[in-house]
Amino acid sequence: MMHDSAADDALGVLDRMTCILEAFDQDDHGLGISELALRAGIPKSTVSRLVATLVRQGYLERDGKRIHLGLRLFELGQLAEQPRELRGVALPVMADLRAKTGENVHLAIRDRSEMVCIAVMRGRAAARPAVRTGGRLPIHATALGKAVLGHAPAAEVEAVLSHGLETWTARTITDPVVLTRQLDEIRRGRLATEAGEFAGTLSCVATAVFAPAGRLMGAISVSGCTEGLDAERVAPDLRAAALALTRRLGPGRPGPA
Amino acid sequence: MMHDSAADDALGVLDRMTCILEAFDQDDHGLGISELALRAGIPKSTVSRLVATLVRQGYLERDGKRIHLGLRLFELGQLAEQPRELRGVALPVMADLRAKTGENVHLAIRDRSEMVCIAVMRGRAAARPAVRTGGRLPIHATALGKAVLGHAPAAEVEAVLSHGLETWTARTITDPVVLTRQLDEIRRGRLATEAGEFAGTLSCVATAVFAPAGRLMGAISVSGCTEGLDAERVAPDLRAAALALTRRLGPGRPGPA
DNA sequence: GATGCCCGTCCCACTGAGTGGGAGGATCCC
DNA sequence: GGGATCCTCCCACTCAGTGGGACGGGCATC
Repeated sequence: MMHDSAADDALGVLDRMTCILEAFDQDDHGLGISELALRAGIPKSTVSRLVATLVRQGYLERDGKRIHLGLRLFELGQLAEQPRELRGVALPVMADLRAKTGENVHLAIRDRSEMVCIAVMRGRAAARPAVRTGGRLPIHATALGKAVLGHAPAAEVEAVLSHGLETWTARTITDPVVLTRQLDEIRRGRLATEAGEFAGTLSCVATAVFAPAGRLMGAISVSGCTEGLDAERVAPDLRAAALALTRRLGPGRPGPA
Repeated sequence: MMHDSAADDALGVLDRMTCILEAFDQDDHGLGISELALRAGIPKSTVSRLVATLVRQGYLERDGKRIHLGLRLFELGQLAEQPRELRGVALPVMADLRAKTGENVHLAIRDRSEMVCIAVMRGRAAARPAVRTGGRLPIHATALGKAVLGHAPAAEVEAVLSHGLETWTARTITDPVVLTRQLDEIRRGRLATEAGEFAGTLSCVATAVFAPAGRLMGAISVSGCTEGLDAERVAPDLRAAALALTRRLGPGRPGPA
Protein backbone atom coordinates (compact mmCIF):
# COMPACT_ATOMS: atom_id res chain seq x y z
CA MET A 1 0.00 0.00 0.00
CA MET A 2 1.06 3.52 -0.75
CA HIS A 3 4.36 2.92 -2.45
CA ASP A 4 5.26 5.01 -5.49
CA SER A 5 8.23 4.80 -7.73
CA ALA A 6 9.00 8.44 -7.05
CA ALA A 7 9.34 10.02 -3.64
CA ASP A 8 6.51 12.51 -3.81
CA ASP A 9 3.57 10.52 -2.58
CA ALA A 10 1.30 11.94 0.05
CA LEU A 11 1.02 10.05 3.27
CA GLY A 12 -1.73 11.21 5.54
CA VAL A 13 -5.46 11.57 5.12
CA LEU A 14 -5.07 15.30 5.34
CA ASP A 15 -2.62 15.34 2.48
CA ARG A 16 -5.09 13.32 0.46
CA MET A 17 -7.83 15.75 1.31
CA THR A 18 -5.63 18.62 0.16
CA CYS A 19 -4.94 16.85 -3.11
CA ILE A 20 -8.67 16.53 -3.65
CA LEU A 21 -9.51 20.12 -2.78
CA GLU A 22 -6.68 21.43 -4.92
CA ALA A 23 -7.86 19.43 -7.90
CA PHE A 24 -10.55 22.06 -8.37
CA ASP A 25 -9.71 25.15 -10.32
CA GLN A 26 -11.68 28.19 -11.23
CA ASP A 27 -13.23 27.04 -14.43
CA ASP A 28 -14.51 23.67 -13.33
CA HIS A 29 -18.19 23.47 -12.89
CA GLY A 30 -18.14 20.24 -10.98
CA LEU A 31 -15.97 17.17 -11.35
CA GLY A 32 -16.86 13.48 -11.23
CA ILE A 33 -15.16 10.98 -8.94
CA SER A 34 -13.06 9.50 -11.73
CA GLU A 35 -11.78 12.84 -12.96
CA LEU A 36 -11.07 13.85 -9.40
CA ALA A 37 -9.19 10.62 -8.73
CA LEU A 38 -7.15 11.18 -11.85
CA ARG A 39 -6.21 14.75 -10.97
CA ALA A 40 -5.48 13.99 -7.35
CA GLY A 41 -3.55 10.83 -8.13
CA ILE A 42 -5.52 8.75 -5.66
CA PRO A 43 -7.40 5.49 -6.27
CA LYS A 44 -11.03 5.94 -7.13
CA SER A 45 -12.41 3.95 -4.26
CA THR A 46 -10.47 6.06 -1.80
CA VAL A 47 -11.63 9.26 -3.43
CA SER A 48 -15.21 8.09 -3.35
CA ARG A 49 -15.02 7.46 0.37
CA LEU A 50 -13.18 10.69 1.17
CA VAL A 51 -15.55 12.74 -0.92
CA ALA A 52 -18.49 11.28 0.96
CA THR A 53 -16.90 12.42 4.21
CA LEU A 54 -16.05 15.86 2.88
CA VAL A 55 -19.59 16.30 1.63
CA ARG A 56 -20.91 15.36 5.03
CA GLN A 57 -18.73 18.06 6.53
CA GLY A 58 -19.74 20.67 3.98
CA TYR A 59 -16.33 21.16 2.38
CA LEU A 60 -17.68 19.67 -0.81
CA GLU A 61 -21.14 19.57 -2.32
CA ARG A 62 -22.54 17.21 -4.85
CA ASP A 63 -25.35 17.40 -7.28
CA GLY A 64 -25.75 13.95 -8.77
CA LYS A 65 -22.31 13.10 -10.08
CA ARG A 66 -20.95 16.62 -10.18
CA ILE A 67 -18.84 17.49 -7.17
CA HIS A 68 -17.80 21.01 -6.34
CA LEU A 69 -16.32 23.04 -3.52
CA GLY A 70 -18.77 23.71 -0.73
CA LEU A 71 -20.17 26.60 1.21
CA ARG A 72 -18.31 25.80 4.39
CA LEU A 73 -15.05 26.63 2.68
CA PHE A 74 -16.41 30.04 1.82
CA GLU A 75 -17.56 30.50 5.38
CA LEU A 76 -14.23 29.50 6.89
CA GLY A 77 -12.36 31.50 4.32
CA GLN A 78 -14.14 34.64 5.46
CA LEU A 79 -12.77 34.03 8.95
CA ALA A 80 -9.17 33.71 7.80
CA GLU A 81 -7.11 36.13 9.83
CA GLN A 82 -5.18 38.16 7.29
CA PRO A 83 -7.92 38.79 4.75
CA ARG A 84 -10.43 39.57 7.46
CA GLU A 85 -8.10 42.05 9.09
CA LEU A 86 -7.53 43.92 5.85
CA ARG A 87 -10.57 43.58 3.66
CA GLY A 88 -13.14 45.25 5.83
CA VAL A 89 -11.17 48.41 6.34
CA ALA A 90 -9.74 48.38 2.83
CA LEU A 91 -12.87 48.23 0.71
CA PRO A 92 -13.93 51.87 1.18
CA VAL A 93 -10.35 53.04 0.64
CA MET A 94 -10.14 50.98 -2.51
CA ALA A 95 -13.46 52.30 -3.79
CA ASP A 96 -12.16 55.82 -3.26
CA LEU A 97 -8.92 55.05 -5.06
CA ARG A 98 -10.83 53.60 -7.98
CA ALA A 99 -13.08 56.64 -8.13
CA LYS A 100 -10.06 58.94 -8.23
CA THR A 101 -8.01 57.02 -10.77
CA GLY A 102 -10.63 55.18 -12.81
CA GLU A 103 -8.31 52.17 -12.96
CA ASN A 104 -8.39 48.67 -11.48
CA VAL A 105 -7.47 48.51 -7.80
CA HIS A 106 -6.04 45.40 -6.11
CA LEU A 107 -5.23 44.38 -2.57
CA ALA A 108 -2.94 41.41 -1.95
CA ILE A 109 -1.13 39.52 0.77
CA ARG A 110 2.12 37.66 0.53
CA ASP A 111 2.37 33.89 0.80
CA ARG A 112 5.94 32.71 0.35
CA SER A 113 6.86 33.54 -3.21
CA GLU A 114 3.37 34.43 -4.35
CA MET A 115 0.84 37.13 -3.71
CA VAL A 116 -2.73 36.17 -2.92
CA CYS A 117 -5.29 38.66 -4.10
CA ILE A 118 -7.66 39.64 -1.31
CA ALA A 119 -9.86 42.14 -3.09
CA VAL A 120 -10.25 43.48 -6.62
CA MET A 121 -12.18 46.43 -7.94
CA ARG A 122 -12.57 46.93 -11.62
CA GLY A 123 -11.96 50.40 -13.00
CA ARG A 124 -14.44 52.27 -15.17
CA ALA A 125 -13.04 51.68 -18.62
CA ALA A 126 -10.04 49.70 -17.62
CA ALA A 127 -8.72 46.41 -18.90
CA ARG A 128 -10.00 43.22 -17.34
CA PRO A 129 -8.09 42.64 -14.09
CA ALA A 130 -5.42 39.96 -14.32
CA VAL A 131 -6.60 38.11 -11.19
CA ARG A 132 -9.80 37.37 -9.39
CA THR A 133 -10.18 37.60 -5.64
CA GLY A 134 -8.44 34.59 -4.17
CA GLY A 135 -6.11 34.26 -7.14
CA ARG A 136 -2.32 34.05 -6.95
CA LEU A 137 0.33 36.16 -8.63
CA PRO A 138 4.08 35.61 -8.87
CA ILE A 139 5.81 37.88 -6.40
CA HIS A 140 8.73 38.90 -8.59
CA ALA A 141 6.70 39.73 -11.69
CA THR A 142 4.11 42.05 -10.18
CA ALA A 143 4.18 45.49 -8.63
CA LEU A 144 2.18 44.15 -5.68
CA GLY A 145 4.82 41.52 -5.06
CA LYS A 146 7.77 43.86 -5.40
CA ALA A 147 6.12 46.40 -3.10
CA VAL A 148 5.94 43.81 -0.32
CA LEU A 149 9.26 42.17 -1.02
CA GLY A 150 11.01 45.53 -0.80
CA HIS A 151 10.13 45.67 2.87
CA ALA A 152 10.68 42.01 3.71
CA PRO A 153 13.70 40.77 5.70
CA ALA A 154 16.77 39.99 3.61
CA ALA A 155 16.52 36.28 4.37
CA GLU A 156 13.07 36.08 2.86
CA VAL A 157 14.13 38.00 -0.22
CA GLU A 158 16.97 35.55 -0.57
CA ALA A 159 14.53 32.65 -0.31
CA VAL A 160 12.47 34.08 -3.17
CA LEU A 161 15.52 34.68 -5.34
CA SER A 162 16.91 31.22 -4.79
CA HIS A 163 13.49 29.83 -5.59
CA GLY A 164 14.11 30.93 -9.16
CA LEU A 165 12.54 33.84 -11.08
CA GLU A 166 10.11 32.28 -13.48
CA THR A 167 9.63 33.92 -16.87
CA TRP A 168 6.11 35.14 -17.63
CA THR A 169 6.70 37.52 -20.51
CA ALA A 170 9.72 38.82 -22.39
CA ARG A 171 9.81 41.71 -19.91
CA THR A 172 9.73 39.65 -16.71
CA ILE A 173 12.73 40.40 -14.53
CA THR A 174 14.66 37.17 -14.19
CA ASP A 175 18.00 38.62 -13.12
CA PRO A 176 18.36 38.63 -9.32
CA VAL A 177 20.68 41.61 -9.47
CA VAL A 178 18.19 43.77 -11.34
CA LEU A 179 15.39 42.74 -9.03
CA THR A 180 17.46 43.41 -5.92
CA ARG A 181 18.25 46.90 -7.18
CA GLN A 182 14.56 47.63 -7.67
CA LEU A 183 13.76 46.31 -4.21
CA ASP A 184 16.39 48.62 -2.73
CA GLU A 185 14.74 51.61 -4.33
CA ILE A 186 11.36 50.49 -3.08
CA ARG A 187 12.72 50.16 0.43
CA ARG A 188 13.91 53.77 0.15
CA GLY A 189 10.39 54.89 -0.60
CA ARG A 190 9.80 54.58 -4.31
CA LEU A 191 6.57 53.11 -5.53
CA ALA A 192 6.80 49.63 -7.00
CA THR A 193 6.03 49.53 -10.72
CA GLU A 194 5.67 46.91 -13.36
CA ALA A 195 4.99 47.15 -17.08
CA GLY A 196 4.10 44.06 -19.01
CA GLU A 197 6.28 41.88 -16.80
CA PHE A 198 3.40 39.57 -15.92
CA ALA A 199 0.83 39.97 -18.67
CA GLY A 200 1.52 41.52 -22.03
CA THR A 201 -0.48 44.71 -22.06
CA LEU A 202 -0.99 45.42 -18.38
CA SER A 203 0.93 47.74 -16.10
CA CYS A 204 0.73 48.32 -12.40
CA VAL A 205 1.86 50.67 -9.64
CA ALA A 206 1.82 49.46 -6.04
CA THR A 207 2.87 50.26 -2.52
CA ALA A 208 3.14 48.29 0.69
CA VAL A 209 0.52 48.53 3.42
CA PHE A 210 1.57 48.67 7.05
CA ALA A 211 -0.32 48.34 10.29
CA PRO A 212 0.15 51.25 12.71
CA ALA A 213 2.75 49.31 14.68
CA GLY A 214 4.83 49.00 11.53
CA ARG A 215 3.88 45.42 10.76
CA LEU A 216 3.90 44.71 7.02
CA MET A 217 0.42 43.63 5.97
CA GLY A 218 0.34 43.44 2.18
CA ALA A 219 0.16 45.78 -0.78
CA ILE A 220 -2.32 47.88 -2.69
CA SER A 221 -2.09 48.69 -6.38
CA VAL A 222 -3.55 50.56 -9.31
CA SER A 223 -3.35 48.87 -12.68
CA GLY A 224 -4.53 49.22 -16.23
CA CYS A 225 -3.48 49.12 -19.84
CA THR A 226 0.18 49.98 -20.25
CA GLU A 227 -0.65 52.87 -22.59
CA GLY A 228 -3.37 54.38 -20.46
CA LEU A 229 -1.76 54.19 -17.05
CA ASP A 230 0.23 57.22 -15.93
CA ALA A 231 2.23 56.26 -12.84
CA GLU A 232 2.98 59.87 -11.97
CA ARG A 233 -0.68 60.76 -12.03
CA VAL A 234 -1.89 57.99 -9.75
CA ALA A 235 1.09 58.09 -7.37
CA PRO A 236 -0.32 60.67 -4.92
CA ASP A 237 -3.69 58.92 -4.70
CA LEU A 238 -2.02 55.56 -4.19
CA ARG A 239 0.21 56.87 -1.42
CA ALA A 240 -2.75 58.53 0.23
CA ALA A 241 -4.70 55.30 0.08
CA ALA A 242 -1.91 53.34 1.76
CA LEU A 243 -1.73 55.91 4.54
CA ALA A 244 -5.48 55.89 4.95
CA LEU A 245 -5.31 52.14 5.29
CA THR A 246 -2.71 52.31 8.02
CA ARG A 247 -4.83 54.83 9.86
CA ARG A 248 -7.96 52.73 9.52
CA LEU A 249 -6.17 49.59 10.66
CA GLY A 250 -6.61 51.19 14.04
CA PRO A 251 -4.47 50.81 17.13
CA GLY A 252 -4.28 47.10 16.39
CA ARG A 253 -2.29 44.61 18.31
CA PRO A 254 1.35 45.45 19.00
CA GLY A 255 4.07 44.21 16.66
CA PRO A 256 5.20 40.59 16.38
CA ALA A 257 4.51 38.45 19.44
CA MET B 1 -8.96 4.80 22.82
CA MET B 2 -11.65 7.17 21.73
CA HIS B 3 -14.51 6.07 23.93
CA ASP B 4 -16.82 8.66 25.38
CA SER B 5 -19.68 8.25 27.75
CA ALA B 6 -22.01 9.86 25.23
CA ALA B 7 -22.45 8.81 21.64
CA ASP B 8 -21.36 12.03 19.98
CA ASP B 9 -17.65 11.56 19.61
CA ALA B 10 -15.96 12.17 16.29
CA LEU B 11 -14.10 9.29 14.78
CA GLY B 12 -11.98 10.16 11.79
CA VAL B 13 -9.12 12.52 11.29
CA LEU B 14 -11.28 14.68 9.09
CA ASP B 15 -13.86 15.06 11.81
CA ARG B 16 -11.11 16.07 14.17
CA MET B 17 -9.86 18.61 11.68
CA THR B 18 -13.35 20.03 11.40
CA CYS B 19 -13.59 20.33 15.16
CA ILE B 20 -10.37 22.28 15.15
CA LEU B 21 -11.32 24.61 12.31
CA GLU B 22 -14.73 25.25 13.81
CA ALA B 23 -13.22 26.15 17.13
CA PHE B 24 -12.34 29.51 15.62
CA ASP B 25 -14.95 32.19 15.63
CA GLN B 26 -14.97 35.71 14.36
CA ASP B 27 -13.61 37.49 17.33
CA ASP B 28 -10.64 35.30 18.08
CA HIS B 29 -7.35 36.79 17.22
CA GLY B 30 -5.45 33.55 17.46
CA LEU B 31 -5.80 30.64 19.83
CA GLY B 32 -3.18 28.57 21.64
CA ILE B 33 -2.94 24.80 21.42
CA SER B 34 -4.42 24.30 24.88
CA GLU B 35 -7.40 26.55 24.25
CA LEU B 36 -7.94 24.88 20.91
CA ALA B 37 -7.78 21.42 22.46
CA LEU B 38 -10.32 22.51 25.04
CA ARG B 39 -12.77 23.91 22.50
CA ALA B 40 -12.40 21.04 20.09
CA GLY B 41 -12.57 18.41 22.82
CA ILE B 42 -9.44 16.64 21.60
CA PRO B 43 -6.31 15.74 23.59
CA LYS B 44 -3.57 18.35 23.45
CA SER B 45 -0.95 16.11 21.96
CA THR B 46 -3.26 15.20 19.11
CA VAL B 47 -4.15 18.82 18.49
CA SER B 48 -0.51 19.78 18.48
CA ARG B 49 0.27 17.22 15.81
CA LEU B 50 -2.78 18.00 13.69
CA VAL B 51 -2.15 21.72 13.86
CA ALA B 52 1.39 21.18 12.64
CA THR B 53 0.02 19.34 9.62
CA LEU B 54 -2.67 21.92 8.94
CA VAL B 55 -0.10 24.70 9.14
CA ARG B 56 2.08 22.87 6.67
CA GLN B 57 -0.87 22.70 4.31
CA GLY B 58 -1.78 26.36 4.78
CA TYR B 59 -5.19 25.86 6.37
CA LEU B 60 -3.82 27.31 9.58
CA GLU B 61 -1.11 29.83 10.28
CA ARG B 62 0.82 30.37 13.42
CA ASP B 63 2.72 33.25 14.81
CA GLY B 64 4.53 31.97 17.87
CA LYS B 65 1.83 30.43 20.00
CA ARG B 66 -1.11 32.15 18.34
CA ILE B 67 -2.82 29.99 15.75
CA HIS B 68 -5.35 31.33 13.29
CA LEU B 69 -7.15 30.36 10.12
CA GLY B 70 -4.92 30.49 7.08
CA LEU B 71 -4.88 32.03 3.63
CA ARG B 72 -5.51 28.79 1.82
CA LEU B 73 -8.98 28.65 3.30
CA PHE B 74 -9.70 32.07 1.87
CA GLU B 75 -8.36 30.96 -1.47
CA LEU B 76 -10.42 27.80 -1.59
CA GLY B 77 -13.45 29.64 -0.29
CA GLN B 78 -13.34 31.95 -3.28
CA LEU B 79 -13.60 28.93 -5.55
CA ALA B 80 -16.69 27.56 -3.83
CA GLU B 81 -19.30 26.99 -6.48
CA GLN B 82 -22.38 28.78 -5.24
CA PRO B 83 -20.81 31.99 -3.97
CA ARG B 84 -18.61 32.25 -7.03
CA GLU B 85 -21.52 31.81 -9.36
CA LEU B 86 -23.52 34.56 -7.68
CA ARG B 87 -21.14 37.09 -6.18
CA GLY B 88 -19.43 38.27 -9.31
CA VAL B 89 -22.59 39.09 -11.17
CA ALA B 90 -24.39 40.30 -8.07
CA LEU B 91 -22.02 42.95 -6.79
CA PRO B 92 -22.87 45.61 -9.39
CA VAL B 93 -26.57 44.90 -9.02
CA MET B 94 -26.27 45.20 -5.26
CA ALA B 95 -24.34 48.44 -5.51
CA ASP B 96 -27.08 49.82 -7.69
CA LEU B 97 -29.77 48.70 -5.27
CA ARG B 98 -27.94 50.31 -2.41
CA ALA B 99 -27.57 53.53 -4.35
CA LYS B 100 -31.29 53.62 -5.07
CA THR B 101 -32.51 52.74 -1.59
CA GLY B 102 -29.72 53.96 0.66
CA GLU B 103 -30.21 50.88 2.83
CA ASN B 104 -28.15 47.79 3.59
CA VAL B 105 -28.19 45.17 0.86
CA HIS B 106 -27.58 41.46 1.45
CA LEU B 107 -27.16 38.41 -0.72
CA ALA B 108 -27.51 34.95 0.82
CA ILE B 109 -27.63 31.27 -0.04
CA ARG B 110 -29.50 28.56 1.75
CA ASP B 111 -27.76 25.80 3.67
CA ARG B 112 -30.26 23.46 5.31
CA SER B 113 -32.09 25.54 7.88
CA GLU B 114 -29.78 28.53 7.74
CA MET B 115 -28.88 31.21 5.27
CA VAL B 116 -25.22 31.93 4.58
CA CYS B 117 -24.50 35.52 3.73
CA ILE B 118 -22.50 35.78 0.52
CA ALA B 119 -22.18 39.53 0.21
CA VAL B 120 -23.12 42.58 2.24
CA MET B 121 -23.20 46.25 1.35
CA ARG B 122 -23.75 48.82 3.99
CA GLY B 123 -26.24 51.58 3.24
CA ARG B 124 -25.46 55.25 3.56
CA ALA B 125 -26.95 56.10 6.91
CA ALA B 126 -28.33 52.72 7.72
CA ALA B 127 -28.00 50.61 10.82
CA ARG B 128 -25.07 48.28 11.13
CA PRO B 129 -25.84 45.12 9.12
CA ALA B 130 -26.79 42.13 11.26
CA VAL B 131 -24.31 39.77 9.59
CA ARG B 132 -20.91 39.86 8.01
CA THR B 133 -20.09 38.12 4.77
CA GLY B 134 -19.78 34.43 5.55
CA GLY B 135 -22.12 34.71 8.53
CA ARG B 136 -25.21 32.58 9.10
CA LEU B 137 -28.79 33.58 9.72
CA PRO B 138 -31.76 31.47 10.85
CA ILE B 139 -33.91 30.71 7.86
CA HIS B 140 -37.29 31.16 9.55
CA ALA B 141 -36.53 34.45 11.26
CA THR B 142 -35.22 36.44 8.32
CA ALA B 143 -36.73 37.80 5.13
CA LEU B 144 -33.85 36.28 3.17
CA GLY B 145 -34.67 32.88 4.57
CA LYS B 146 -38.40 33.13 4.03
CA ALA B 147 -37.89 34.34 0.46
CA VAL B 148 -35.96 31.18 -0.37
CA LEU B 149 -38.09 28.82 1.66
CA GLY B 150 -41.20 30.05 -0.10
CA HIS B 151 -39.91 28.52 -3.31
CA ALA B 152 -38.41 25.36 -1.83
CA PRO B 153 -39.99 21.91 -2.27
CA ALA B 154 -42.56 21.04 0.37
CA ALA B 155 -40.38 18.28 1.79
CA GLU B 156 -37.60 20.72 2.56
CA VAL B 157 -39.99 23.18 4.17
CA GLU B 158 -41.24 20.34 6.29
CA ALA B 159 -37.67 19.50 7.31
CA VAL B 160 -37.13 23.06 8.48
CA LEU B 161 -40.39 23.16 10.39
CA SER B 162 -39.75 19.85 12.11
CA HIS B 163 -36.28 21.09 12.98
CA GLY B 164 -38.00 23.53 15.37
CA LEU B 165 -38.42 27.28 15.03
CA GLU B 166 -35.98 28.83 17.43
CA THR B 167 -37.00 32.03 19.20
CA TRP B 168 -34.74 35.03 18.55
CA THR B 169 -36.92 37.92 19.66
CA ALA B 170 -40.46 38.30 20.94
CA ARG B 171 -41.58 38.78 17.34
CA THR B 172 -39.90 35.68 15.88
CA ILE B 173 -42.47 33.46 14.19
CA THR B 174 -42.42 30.18 16.05
CA ASP B 175 -45.78 28.87 14.93
CA PRO B 176 -45.45 26.56 11.88
CA VAL B 177 -48.96 27.45 10.75
CA VAL B 178 -48.23 31.17 10.65
CA LEU B 179 -44.95 30.61 8.87
CA THR B 180 -46.50 28.28 6.32
CA ARG B 181 -49.14 30.89 5.52
CA GLN B 182 -46.45 33.49 4.90
CA LEU B 183 -44.54 31.09 2.69
CA ASP B 184 -47.67 30.47 0.63
CA GLU B 185 -48.04 34.17 -0.03
CA ILE B 186 -44.40 34.43 -0.96
CA ARG B 187 -44.79 31.58 -3.41
CA ARG B 188 -47.64 33.50 -4.98
CA GLY B 189 -45.35 36.43 -5.60
CA ARG B 190 -45.31 38.60 -2.50
CA LEU B 191 -42.03 39.92 -1.24
CA ALA B 192 -40.75 38.33 1.94
CA THR B 193 -40.68 40.72 4.87
CA GLU B 194 -39.51 40.63 8.42
CA ALA B 195 -39.71 43.22 11.18
CA GLY B 196 -37.73 42.70 14.34
CA GLU B 197 -38.10 38.94 14.13
CA PHE B 198 -34.37 38.35 14.23
CA ALA B 199 -32.85 41.45 15.82
CA GLY B 200 -34.79 43.99 17.79
CA THR B 201 -34.70 47.12 15.71
CA LEU B 202 -33.99 45.79 12.23
CA SER B 203 -36.37 45.09 9.40
CA CYS B 204 -35.86 43.51 6.05
CA VAL B 205 -37.52 42.95 2.67
CA ALA B 206 -36.27 40.17 0.43
CA THR B 207 -36.97 38.20 -2.70
CA ALA B 208 -35.66 34.98 -4.17
CA VAL B 209 -33.08 34.93 -6.94
CA PHE B 210 -33.43 32.47 -9.80
CA ALA B 211 -31.11 31.39 -12.57
CA PRO B 212 -32.54 31.76 -16.07
CA ALA B 213 -33.45 28.06 -16.15
CA GLY B 214 -35.58 28.57 -13.07
CA ARG B 215 -33.12 27.09 -10.62
CA LEU B 216 -33.41 28.70 -7.17
CA MET B 217 -30.10 30.33 -6.30
CA GLY B 218 -30.59 32.34 -3.13
CA ALA B 219 -32.11 35.63 -2.06
CA ILE B 220 -31.39 39.34 -2.10
CA SER B 221 -32.62 41.80 0.49
CA VAL B 222 -32.82 45.41 1.56
CA SER B 223 -32.71 46.06 5.29
CA GLY B 224 -32.50 48.88 7.79
CA CYS B 225 -34.00 50.30 10.95
CA THR B 226 -37.60 49.26 11.40
CA GLU B 227 -38.73 52.88 11.53
CA GLY B 228 -36.80 54.05 8.51
CA LEU B 229 -37.50 51.24 6.11
CA ASP B 230 -40.52 51.61 3.86
CA ALA B 231 -41.21 48.26 2.20
CA GLU B 232 -43.50 49.80 -0.39
CA ARG B 233 -40.85 52.25 -1.43
CA VAL B 234 -38.04 49.75 -1.95
CA ALA B 235 -40.19 46.99 -3.45
CA PRO B 236 -39.87 48.03 -7.12
CA ASP B 237 -36.10 48.45 -6.87
CA LEU B 238 -35.75 45.11 -5.12
CA ARG B 239 -37.83 43.31 -7.73
CA ALA B 240 -35.87 44.97 -10.50
CA ALA B 241 -32.61 43.89 -8.88
CA ALA B 242 -33.71 40.27 -8.70
CA LEU B 243 -34.68 40.32 -12.35
CA ALA B 244 -31.42 41.96 -13.31
CA LEU B 245 -29.62 39.20 -11.46
CA THR B 246 -31.46 36.49 -13.33
CA ARG B 247 -30.60 38.18 -16.59
CA ARG B 248 -26.95 38.55 -15.65
CA LEU B 249 -26.69 34.94 -14.54
CA GLY B 250 -26.54 34.32 -18.25
CA PRO B 251 -27.64 31.28 -20.17
CA GLY B 252 -26.08 29.16 -17.44
CA ARG B 253 -26.24 25.44 -17.28
CA PRO B 254 -29.63 23.84 -17.69
CA GLY B 255 -31.72 23.02 -14.63
CA PRO B 256 -30.97 20.23 -12.17
CA ALA B 257 -28.87 17.40 -13.55
C1' DG C 1 17.10 31.45 42.23
C1' DA C 2 13.76 28.35 43.73
C1' DT C 3 8.97 27.10 43.25
C1' DG C 4 4.90 26.41 40.91
C1' DC C 5 2.22 26.86 36.89
C1' DC C 6 1.02 26.56 32.23
C1' DC C 7 2.66 26.29 27.89
C1' DG C 8 3.67 23.33 23.50
C1' DT C 9 6.35 19.31 21.78
C1' DC C 10 8.02 14.71 21.70
C1' DC C 11 8.13 9.71 22.63
C1' DC C 12 6.40 5.24 21.74
C1' DA C 13 3.57 0.94 22.26
C1' DC C 14 -0.97 -0.05 20.75
C1' DT C 15 -4.77 -0.68 17.57
C1' DG C 16 -8.61 0.41 14.65
C1' DA C 17 -9.20 3.86 10.96
C1' DG C 18 -8.06 4.06 6.54
C1' DT C 19 -6.79 1.63 2.46
C1' DG C 20 -7.46 -0.03 -2.38
C1' DG C 21 -8.13 -4.07 -5.56
C1' DG C 22 -11.85 -5.95 -7.25
C1' DA C 23 -16.80 -7.21 -7.48
C1' DG C 24 -21.26 -5.32 -8.31
C1' DG C 25 -24.85 -2.44 -10.04
C1' DA C 26 -26.52 1.64 -12.49
C1' DT C 27 -26.58 4.45 -16.57
C1' DC C 28 -25.71 5.84 -21.04
C1' DC C 29 -24.60 5.33 -26.00
C1' DC C 30 -23.79 3.03 -30.21
C1' DG D 1 -27.80 -6.22 -26.02
C1' DG D 2 -23.03 -5.43 -25.86
C1' DG D 3 -19.61 -2.42 -24.37
C1' DA D 4 -17.84 1.47 -22.10
C1' DT D 5 -18.16 4.45 -17.94
C1' DC D 6 -19.30 5.69 -13.77
C1' DC D 7 -19.74 5.26 -8.78
C1' DT D 8 -20.26 2.50 -4.56
C1' DC D 9 -19.52 -1.30 -1.60
C1' DC D 10 -16.98 -5.24 0.40
C1' DC D 11 -13.36 -6.88 3.23
C1' DA D 12 -8.77 -8.59 4.74
C1' DC D 13 -4.52 -6.18 5.66
C1' DT D 14 -1.60 -2.98 7.98
C1' DC D 15 0.40 1.34 8.89
C1' DA D 16 -1.16 6.01 10.02
C1' DG D 17 -2.95 8.02 13.79
C1' DT D 18 -3.54 8.04 18.68
C1' DG D 19 -2.98 9.95 23.45
C1' DG D 20 -1.01 9.36 28.21
C1' DG D 21 2.75 10.94 30.06
C1' DA D 22 7.51 12.67 30.22
C1' DC D 23 10.04 16.77 29.01
C1' DG D 24 11.93 21.46 28.62
C1' DG D 25 11.05 26.32 28.25
C1' DG D 26 8.90 30.82 29.73
C1' DC D 27 6.98 33.59 33.20
C1' DA D 28 5.16 35.14 37.36
C1' DT D 29 5.38 34.95 42.43
C1' DC D 30 7.57 34.28 46.74
